[in-house]
Amino acid sequence: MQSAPVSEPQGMSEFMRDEDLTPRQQEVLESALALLVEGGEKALTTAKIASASNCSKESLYKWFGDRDGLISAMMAFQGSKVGAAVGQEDLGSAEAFKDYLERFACELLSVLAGDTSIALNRLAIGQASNDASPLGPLLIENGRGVIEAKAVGFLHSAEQKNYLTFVNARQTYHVLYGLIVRDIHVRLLLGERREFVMENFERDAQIAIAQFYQLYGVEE
Amino acid sequence: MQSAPVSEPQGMSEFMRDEDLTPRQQEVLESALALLVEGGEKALTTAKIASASNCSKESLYKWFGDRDGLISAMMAFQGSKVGAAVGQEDLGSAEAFKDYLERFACELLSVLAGDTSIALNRLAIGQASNDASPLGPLLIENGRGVIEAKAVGFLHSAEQKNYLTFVNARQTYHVLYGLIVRDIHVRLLLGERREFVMENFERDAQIAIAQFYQLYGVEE
DNA sequence: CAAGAACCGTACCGTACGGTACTTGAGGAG
DNA sequence: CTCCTCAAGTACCGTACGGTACGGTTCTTG
Repeated sequence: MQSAPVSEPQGMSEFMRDEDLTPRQQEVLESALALLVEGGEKALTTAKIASASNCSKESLYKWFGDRDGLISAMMAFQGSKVGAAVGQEDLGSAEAFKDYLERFACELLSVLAGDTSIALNRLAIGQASNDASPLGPLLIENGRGVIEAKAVGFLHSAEQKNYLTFVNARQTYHVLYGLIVRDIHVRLLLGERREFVMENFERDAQIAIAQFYQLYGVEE
Repeated sequence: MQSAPVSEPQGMSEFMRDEDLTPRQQEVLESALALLVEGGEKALTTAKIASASNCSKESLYKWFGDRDGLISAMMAFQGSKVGAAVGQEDLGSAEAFKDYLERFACELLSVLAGDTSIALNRLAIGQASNDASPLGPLLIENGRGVIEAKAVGFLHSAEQKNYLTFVNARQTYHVLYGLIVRDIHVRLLLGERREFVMENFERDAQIAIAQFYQLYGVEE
């Protein structure tokens, strides 16, 4: 197994492209994520990470610099997996696009309610009071950002195909987000039981999309 | 100065009505809240609380049992102040009610974006991974709950006066909430700058209410 | 095989925090 | 004045965690 380039091995928590990660390091990040999902930030100690992934603390510090660097690497690593989560859009017809929007809504709720997403958001929010913490921006960019970019893209296309009508794709996406997510995300973050907050996945998504069309749909 | 009833002074973190708090204890909670707003959970150590409020750690433990009890008391204490924040509703006419809805939207955003609210939500979310932590439910009940109860009330009244039309007041409130708040709350919790997330307070509120009427307003 | 690097496991160190005990001083009641 | 209660201030204790150092083992490379 080849190691990471020796040019900047230690300490540099600034940049950490996934390509720089050896399989071994990815294993470590994976088990660290599992640990975080299981027990929250309190369970995310360097000793426990090392023990859970059968690696030495010394290696952790060599690879990731310090604890914050390791957590940042976890965020970036997980974020790299979110990109392809939302399926390919289908703008073939107005009906197909509406169906896709409903699937997008379900997918969005699934992602936000996922164990790993919840755990990482909790971690970043817990640290957000520290101005120097890069976790919040990192999460916004890696999670929210990619989804928003994709959504703005297909909204724009839909508007050009005259499936929808609006002036600002970004603002329109924010309305769509609000109709779909409401206060579900925050309540999940606060610890409310998933089955209590989100009884009825697809139906809520359908209602949200119907309301979205009531606001931005084209007249027949 | 009379002290709290000696019947259950120590350890009992379960219940802590505000009436049981002496002025001195309220001072302590106030400075603890200031400390939390200032530096986040990391700054909320028992030593710092004691020093900031010029009281002894021993008194803290006598009054609040332990650190968690003190934090719970902070939540309840702050929650008791939120109740009267939202002004009295005005259902005198359809126009007056719509104006009130816009003020309600602004008020909701102001509360959610407030320093203390943000700090307490971050604290509760940071602890939410611990199943035994009562902070999440406490915050939901004391903050979100009272606002939701009030809103459901005046939505119901508005529907009976034929200002609006819907079937379920609670679901309708969740839509209203989504249109107003969107992802603003989470982004603030993640540390995004307030002026960046909420450029244009009242205008966004007006748009949200207009869209709400587009969904639930009565036809003229 | 020999030399070297990578890395695991563990022991170790300093610090910071939650919680406790003790001393001092300020009122209040008799 | 004397005793008693309360609380401030400080010193203290145990623990847990971040970070480092070291010995031993495996793997690669020539």
